[in-house]
Amino acid sequence: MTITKAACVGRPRGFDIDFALEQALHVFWRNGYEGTSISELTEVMGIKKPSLYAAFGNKEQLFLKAIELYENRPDSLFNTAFKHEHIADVIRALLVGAAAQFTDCSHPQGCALINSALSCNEASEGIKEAVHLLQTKHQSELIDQFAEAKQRGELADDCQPKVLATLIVTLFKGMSIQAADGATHNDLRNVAEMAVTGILAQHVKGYSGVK
Amino acid sequence: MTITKAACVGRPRGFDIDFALEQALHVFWRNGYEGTSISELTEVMGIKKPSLYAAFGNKEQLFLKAIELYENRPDSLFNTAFKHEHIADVIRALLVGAAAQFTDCSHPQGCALINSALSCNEASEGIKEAVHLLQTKHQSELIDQFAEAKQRGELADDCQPKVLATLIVTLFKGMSIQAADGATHNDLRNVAEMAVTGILAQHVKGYSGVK
DNA sequence: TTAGTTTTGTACCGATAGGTATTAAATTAT
DNA sequence: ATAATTTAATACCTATCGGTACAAAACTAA
Repeated sequence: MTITKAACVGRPRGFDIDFALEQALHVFWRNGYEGTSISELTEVMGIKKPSLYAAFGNKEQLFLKAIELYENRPDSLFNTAFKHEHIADVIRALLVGAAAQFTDCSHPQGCALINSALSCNEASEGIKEAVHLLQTKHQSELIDQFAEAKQRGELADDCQPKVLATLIVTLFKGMSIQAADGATHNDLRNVAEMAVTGILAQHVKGYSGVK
Repeated sequence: MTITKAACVGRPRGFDIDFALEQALHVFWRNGYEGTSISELTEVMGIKKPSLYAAFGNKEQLFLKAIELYENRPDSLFNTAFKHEHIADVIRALLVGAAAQFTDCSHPQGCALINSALSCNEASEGIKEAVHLLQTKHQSELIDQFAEAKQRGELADDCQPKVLATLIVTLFKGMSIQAADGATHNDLRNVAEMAVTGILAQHVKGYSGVK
């Protein structure tokens, strides 16, 4: 019957651990893993260093928990885009959605998963690997989507799902950097629309003659 | 008549300053500006710290000189690609050339200008601005190329040079990250070819019916 | 009230960051 | 030879990095 929080004995924690984790995510999102110091984390989380280490372990574990929080957002780009039936709508939702989400000013610019792992020297190899694993998982999901669409007859016969997925990922990474670098929603949406038009015309059956 | 090196009085420098600068460029290229420490620089340059500071000023000035060296390479992507007459060949040379150059194993992977500025917190804002200035210059060169091609009648009437240039830059940045992240030449070439095909079909007159 | 447990804040740890003071060594000019 | 000048190497500077020891404080269980 102890489904909710245990931990009743001892001094109660003086801060909201979920809120603190979200604040930490925002810092990593903005400055990257290496670019974020424990001091900046404690400052924005509103706690002192020993509290941070007691609650989250160390910097690496805190980062992984923050990224886990990011990945499990309900409005995740992949989750929403994959709800469309036709692959053309999926592709459009992915790229146009990325343009919108990467420049949403209610949080740092760009994709947290992409941007936070950019500044990782060999000292934090574990972080790099963990992020790379998640990115590979996402790329696999894209490949699966395109392979299934091809079987459904929605994609051209000469379309290579893996290459198309890599192209999308490449655009994601480029757009994420551009966003972090100050690009506006307009900038990225124009790029996304242009890319979508080209991809659909080239690979999606029934779109090549639209123009 | 002293066109060549002055500096004859005093103890002669014990290392090749051009070679040392090239070594420094490679470290920044691989690890980024913030990810590179003076210790790593002196080690790979084969000199001690005071020699580095005497010859190059400080870390920031050393970085700027290294980037200047990178920008002035004779085999620069832009310089070679812009030699083509038709815009279709320029676009193909840019993207396919980037795929090749970003994965050339005779130097660190990716684009030095893009990758080295990824890890720049607010402490090194000057570096970020300097790199951003160079990137803006390159983007302007792209826009000019496309605008001229449009005037020559090589591009579709509804093609927006600025958006197309931003799309190319977005692909560059994405490919640069992918390369630094371990993508192979094959991976990036496939992506580049697919992007080129889509762009040419969409914007270059005389290509839309090829497929 | 007391014992046990957990969190809190201060103060500290060794390592490394970028950068420099200082002196010895190597050269040219006189 | 000697003075002037420049580079070289050692050793050091302050600041910050990630991380922790320790004791006071705040709670529950007995």
